[in-house]
Amino acid sequence: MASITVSLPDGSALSFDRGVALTTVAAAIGPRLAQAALAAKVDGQLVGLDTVLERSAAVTFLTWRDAEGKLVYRHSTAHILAQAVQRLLPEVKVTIGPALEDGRFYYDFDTPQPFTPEVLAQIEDEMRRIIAEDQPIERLKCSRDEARAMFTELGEPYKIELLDAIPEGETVSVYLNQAATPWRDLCRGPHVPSTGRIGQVKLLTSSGAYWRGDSNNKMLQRIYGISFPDAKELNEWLRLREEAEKRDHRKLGRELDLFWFHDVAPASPFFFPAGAHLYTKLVDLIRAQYGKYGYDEVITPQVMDVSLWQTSGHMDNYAENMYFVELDGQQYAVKPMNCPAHCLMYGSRLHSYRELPVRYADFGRLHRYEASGVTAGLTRVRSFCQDDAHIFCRADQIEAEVGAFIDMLLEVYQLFGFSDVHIDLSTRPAKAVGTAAEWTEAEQRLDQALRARGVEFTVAAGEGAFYGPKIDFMVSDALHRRHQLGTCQLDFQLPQRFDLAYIDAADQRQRPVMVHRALLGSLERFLGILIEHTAGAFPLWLAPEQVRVIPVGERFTEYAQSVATQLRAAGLRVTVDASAERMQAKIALAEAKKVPFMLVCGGREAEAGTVAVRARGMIDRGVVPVAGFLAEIAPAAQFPPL
RNA sequence: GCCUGGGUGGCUCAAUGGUAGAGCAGCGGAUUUGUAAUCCGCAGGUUAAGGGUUCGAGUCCCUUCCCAGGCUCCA
Repeated sequence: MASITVSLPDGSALSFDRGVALTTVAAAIGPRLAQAALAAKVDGQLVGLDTVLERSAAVTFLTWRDAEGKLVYRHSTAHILAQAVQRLLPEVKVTIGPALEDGRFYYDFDTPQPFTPEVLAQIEDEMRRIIAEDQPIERLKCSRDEARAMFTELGEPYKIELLDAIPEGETVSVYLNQAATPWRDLCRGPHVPSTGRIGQVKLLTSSGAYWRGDSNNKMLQRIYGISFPDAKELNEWLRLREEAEKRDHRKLGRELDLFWFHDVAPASPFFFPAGAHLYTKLVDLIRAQYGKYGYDEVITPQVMDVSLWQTSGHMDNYAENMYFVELDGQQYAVKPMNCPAHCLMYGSRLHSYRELPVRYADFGRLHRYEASGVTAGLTRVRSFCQDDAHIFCRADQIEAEVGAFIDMLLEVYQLFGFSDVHIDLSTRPAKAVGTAAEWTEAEQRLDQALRARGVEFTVAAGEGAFYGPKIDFMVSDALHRRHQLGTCQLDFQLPQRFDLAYIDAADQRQRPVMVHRALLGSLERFLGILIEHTAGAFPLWLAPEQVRVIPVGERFTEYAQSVATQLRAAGLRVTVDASAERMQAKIALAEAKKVPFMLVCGGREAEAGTVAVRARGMIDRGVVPVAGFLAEIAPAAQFPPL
């Protein structure tokens, strides 16, 4: 028999007979690998371990340590879920069930009865049984039509629909879980070699989900789950989830008296003083950056005639998200965006090429009617404010403008401890306005701006808006969840619609390019993310209450007040807890409210003119003179912090 | 918008179809305390809203509102 060479990631190579199975290769490398391997990559292609090698190839075995290994593992768990459901409820139809990037997996079922928590528990038990049976998972290759016949017999209409989308004559794969009553599923795979490879499973939630995500289609029932090789990892995952629940900004918003919701204005927050403080501080922070980066703030009307929105195109494309009012027989719209007003202002007079770029910043409140089912806390609201600005510039200024924006943005992100910034450059989609030459030039300039900053980014081909290419900025929070914050979008369309112009050096009328950009995005949403990122323990410069002075008894309130007066004179936000509570209770309360510093004052301090400093989180900073405390915290309290 | 599950004092939760309750927060009084919660008392409700069934509804039925988790990271 002819031999083939298998080259491994470490550079070594092994020789085998042609037709060797990957399981044999793994075993030859080592028994531990054979046990840990879940799937493999052969010349870069993801395959199952039952694959046989017909020629020399580069092979990488995937284990639980590999991201792709985890995906295969979870995908196989999803199959076990479907098998369990059909064992218990044979009338239920299967559809699809992938593994998710966030670690979970799901499977969508067509069932007349939704899954209750009790049924979920039964399904979970059944899954454990299937795992205990350690059923071999086999891959069967067959023609599309053979598969079609098989799933017609099994009575699985969704699988048939999927098969019908596959070109005739193609080979498809069916996975077979070998048991007393075998179970099959149409699937691209790959899968782990047997059900026994799965360790711990936990079903999380069930909910409705449309077939193919389209609300015109039938509503299916989705079950979400998670799986891990061992209980320790599962518990750690569940613990992180609990931690996320504790940090939920809606919960902390209540506990810290930041904001509130009322039925009179669904999905529209009311900010209490502490929350309003955070909000205005964010605005002031961005304003300070605008001062450094040459932006000019403008103020525009809240309600404008629909003719404006006809010009901008919003009436055609965005009307279902807008609020309207009719007065004196005239229709007006509440602004959902600032850009049309800025275009109007730019167009109010002729501009010379010398005065570009024009940078209009606007903290106006925006109103968008979001569908009732998609609103959530501060993260998706109907009334909000963006750190929005529009830059009108010449094409040759794009690179410098975008570059400066990236600098400004990264400074702000770093300030909040968002160091892991993921950047996407989205390019021309199929449907687009503007010429190919304009697009190519704009994309190159965005690319250049990013490269000049030395930041890493990925290109999302074809993901740009129809009116121009864009750069999106994502950050990871303290719980490793990714959020999109900033955006920088070029727009070829609005300048055209508003017939904007500037006069170039040759006295010719030219069309400016417009850039929409925001660092934090919606202030409401950013605040929600920041609350969860910090667990409500805001940095000193931002905290609504920076210092709480705690007299140990009534006799010392006067001294406590004098300390507070000194600190306030230095610009700090200070309160005195003069209540009749015991000092321990005052400490507990201040901790619960996440006040950065507690200054305990008793007889010893009053006599020496000192304070006993306790930092948030049970950190004893010792006894210092008031002036010493002020000097110590001054850098962290400084505003603006950049 | 659609699916599922919810909605009981400010908050967290009790209450077989049979008198709406507790803890915390609030207010009043006592206590004046040395680093995570002192004691006593008081007040607080048209059980989201409206309708229906019933001798009787927080509880069962209908409608509306609001909230939560979801709604193609593809066989």
